[in-house]
Amino acid sequence: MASRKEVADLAGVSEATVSRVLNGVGPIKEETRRKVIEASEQLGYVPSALARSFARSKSGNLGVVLPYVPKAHLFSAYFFSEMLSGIGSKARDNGMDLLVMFRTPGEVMNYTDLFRRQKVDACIILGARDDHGELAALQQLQQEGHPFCIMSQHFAGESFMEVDADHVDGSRQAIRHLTDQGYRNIAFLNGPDSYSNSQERLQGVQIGMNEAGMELDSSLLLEGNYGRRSGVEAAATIATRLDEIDAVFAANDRMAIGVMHGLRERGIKVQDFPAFVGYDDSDAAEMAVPPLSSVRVPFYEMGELAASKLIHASLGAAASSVNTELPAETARQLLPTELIIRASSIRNN
Amino acid sequence: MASRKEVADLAGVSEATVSRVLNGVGPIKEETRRKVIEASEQLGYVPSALARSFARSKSGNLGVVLPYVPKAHLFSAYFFSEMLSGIGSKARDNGMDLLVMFRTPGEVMNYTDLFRRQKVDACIILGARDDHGELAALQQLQQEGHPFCIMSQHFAGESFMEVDADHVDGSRQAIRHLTDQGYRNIAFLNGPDSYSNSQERLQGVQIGMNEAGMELDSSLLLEGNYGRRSGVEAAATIATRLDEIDAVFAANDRMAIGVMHGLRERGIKVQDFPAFVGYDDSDAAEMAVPPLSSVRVPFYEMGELAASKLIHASLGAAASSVNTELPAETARQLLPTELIIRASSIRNN
DNA sequence: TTGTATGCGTTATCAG
DNA sequence: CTGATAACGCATACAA
Repeated sequence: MASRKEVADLAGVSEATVSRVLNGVGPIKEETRRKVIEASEQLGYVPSALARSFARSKSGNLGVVLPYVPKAHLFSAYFFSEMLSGIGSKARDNGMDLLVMFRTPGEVMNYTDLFRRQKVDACIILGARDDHGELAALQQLQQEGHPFCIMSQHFAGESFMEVDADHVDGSRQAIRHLTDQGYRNIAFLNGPDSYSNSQERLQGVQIGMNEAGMELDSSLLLEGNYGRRSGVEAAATIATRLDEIDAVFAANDRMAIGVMHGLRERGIKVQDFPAFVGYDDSDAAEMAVPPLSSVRVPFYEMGELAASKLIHASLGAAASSVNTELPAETARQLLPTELIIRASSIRNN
Repeated sequence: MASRKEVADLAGVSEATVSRVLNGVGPIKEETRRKVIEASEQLGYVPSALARSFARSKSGNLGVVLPYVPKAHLFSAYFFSEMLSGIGSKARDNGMDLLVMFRTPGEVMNYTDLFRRQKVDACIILGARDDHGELAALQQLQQEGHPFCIMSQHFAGESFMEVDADHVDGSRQAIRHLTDQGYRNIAFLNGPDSYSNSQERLQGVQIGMNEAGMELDSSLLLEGNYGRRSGVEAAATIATRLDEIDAVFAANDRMAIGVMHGLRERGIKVQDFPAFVGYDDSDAAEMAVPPLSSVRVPFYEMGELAASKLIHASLGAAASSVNTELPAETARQLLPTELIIRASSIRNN
C-alpha cells in the first residue's frame, strides 16, 4: 500500500502539497495538481480515513440510533429501512458514513458519550420514547451543543430538531374519506397515547369528524399497541357492535390487518366487513385482503430531510460550537402525508 | 471535557498508567487502579475513539453492505433488518460498531478501498450479485487478506467465507409437506436463476419430488423475480391450469401472495385455491389470507453467525495479516431452515 | 509495577 | 503557490 510520501516523491513535491491537492484546498498550480493526481493514481494511494478523522477531530460518521426490535415484529421493519435508505442517500452525497446503533432494551442510551468518544459528528434518533431518562439525555445533548435530530416523536416544550410527517392531517384525510362516503359510525383503533404520533392521529380524527359535523364517539375509541395481535383483540369489541360500526380507522396497517383477521376468525365474511383505512402504507397494505386503504408516510424523504438538516447544522456548529438554539419554526419540520385509496374503504353497496 | 492529562495529574500517575488502567492491560497495583478510576469518573473523562483507532490502526467498525432498495419493495425489508439486528447484537458484544453502506445502483462496489481507507476492520456483504465485476472485487479482497463474509449468496469455486441457510433442505421440506398430503401436481414459482439461493431451492424441490417418487414437471416450473407483481403474473398461467395444479410452492412469500392475488383477481375463490407454501416466513406470511405456510429462515441467527465468524477472523488476521485461506469446511456455513405450517397448505376436503 | 519517549498519517499554521 | 513543522490523543516498546 503506497504511502503519501511515495506519492510526494514521485510527483516531486512535498507531502503537504499532496494533501492539499487531494483535499482540493488552497490555491495550487494546475501542473502540480496534475502531477500529484497522476502519481497518486499510479501508486494506488488511498488516504487513511482514520488519520484524517483524527487530525480533523471529525469522525465523518452520521449516527443513527434504532429501536431495539429483533424478532419483535412489533413495528414494521418496513419504515425503518425506508428511513435508513433516505438517510444513507443524503449521507453519502455529503461524504459521510452511517454508524448505526441499536438501543439497548432496558437502559437509557448515553447519547453524550457517543459524541464525546467522537464516534459520530451528528446523530439521528429513531424510536425515542418520551420518558424521563430519555428526555434528560436529550436535553444534555442539546445543552452541550451536539447536533441531533429526532424522528417520529415530538417532545413538547423543547426546541429539539425534529422531523416527522403530518399525522394530524393524514388522519384527518382518512376520516374525511370515510365521512365523505357516508360512513357515520367510525371506530378508531389508536396506538398507545405515550407516542406523540398517536396523539396527533387522535387530533386529526377529531378534526375530521368535526369537519363532517360529527363527534368521535368515545366508546368507539380503542387502543392497541401497533402490533397485529392487538388488532385481533380489538376485533372482539368491534365484532359485537358490527351492527352500528360501519368503518374502522387504525393507526397503522398491522393493527388494521389484525382487526380483519379477528373478524374473519369470528366467521364474518368480507362482504360484511366495515370499511377499513390503515396507516403507513406499508407493503402489507397492498398485500391485505381486501387491499387496504392507507395513509402514506414519506419515510424515505423524512430520512433525507433529517440527514440534510443535520449535515448543515454540523457544518455550522463547527464555528459557534456551543448550543446553537434553533428558531422554533425550523426546529420541527413536517412532511405531508397522503391517503392511498384501495378496495377496503370503497363503498360497494 | 476532561483530558487524559488531567486525570493523570489528579490520580498522581502518568498518562500511560491511565491508559493501561482504562484498557485493562498490563499488571497494575490495585490502589493505583482505584485512584485512576476514581479520578477518571470524577472528571468525566471519555477517551476519544478517534485517537484510539488511529493509534491502533483499527477502526473498531464492522462494515455492512446492503443492497440498494429504497422504494423498490422488491425484496422484503424484513429480512435485512433481521440480519442487521443479529449482526448488531454480536458486534456490540465485542465492542464494535456497525458501519452500514448501501450499494450504489449501477457501479460495482469498491470493497478494497473500504479497507484501505481503514473505515472498517471487517465487512459483511448482503445482496451480492454473482456477476463478473462483483466477483473480481471479492477476489481482490480475499487476496489482500481482508476479512469479509457474504450472506445469502454462494460463489461456486471460491473459498469465500459465507453464511447462508439450508435452502435445499427448506425446499425439500416444503415439497415433502405437500406430497405427504397427497398433492401431486405442484407448481414451483422460483426466483431468477442468477441467485444461488434460487438454484438451491430448485435442487431441494427436485430432491423432495424424488423422495416421493415423482419428478418436477418442467412445464410447472415458473420464474418470477421475487416481487409480488411477478407472482400476480404467474397466476395467469396457474389459473388456466387450475384443473391439474393442486399446489403451489413459491420461492418467497411475496410471490406466493402475489399468486393468491392474481387468482383472486380472476374471480377464483379461496376454497378453490391450490395449496400454498411460501418462503422466508416473513411477517407477510401470517398476515396473508389464508395464512401462508412458509419456510422459516433464521435471518437473525445468520447475522449473529456472520458477525462472530468475522470478529474472530479479524482478531486472528491481525497476526498473520495476509491471505488466511479458510479450510473449505468452515468457509461456507449453513443454518437450518424449518417449515412453518399454516392454513394455506392444509388439505380441507 | 510504573514512567518516558516515540510513532501513528493527516491537517493546518506559518514562513517563504 | 509551496515547503517545513507542530499538533492531534492515544498505545506501546523500552527503561527503570
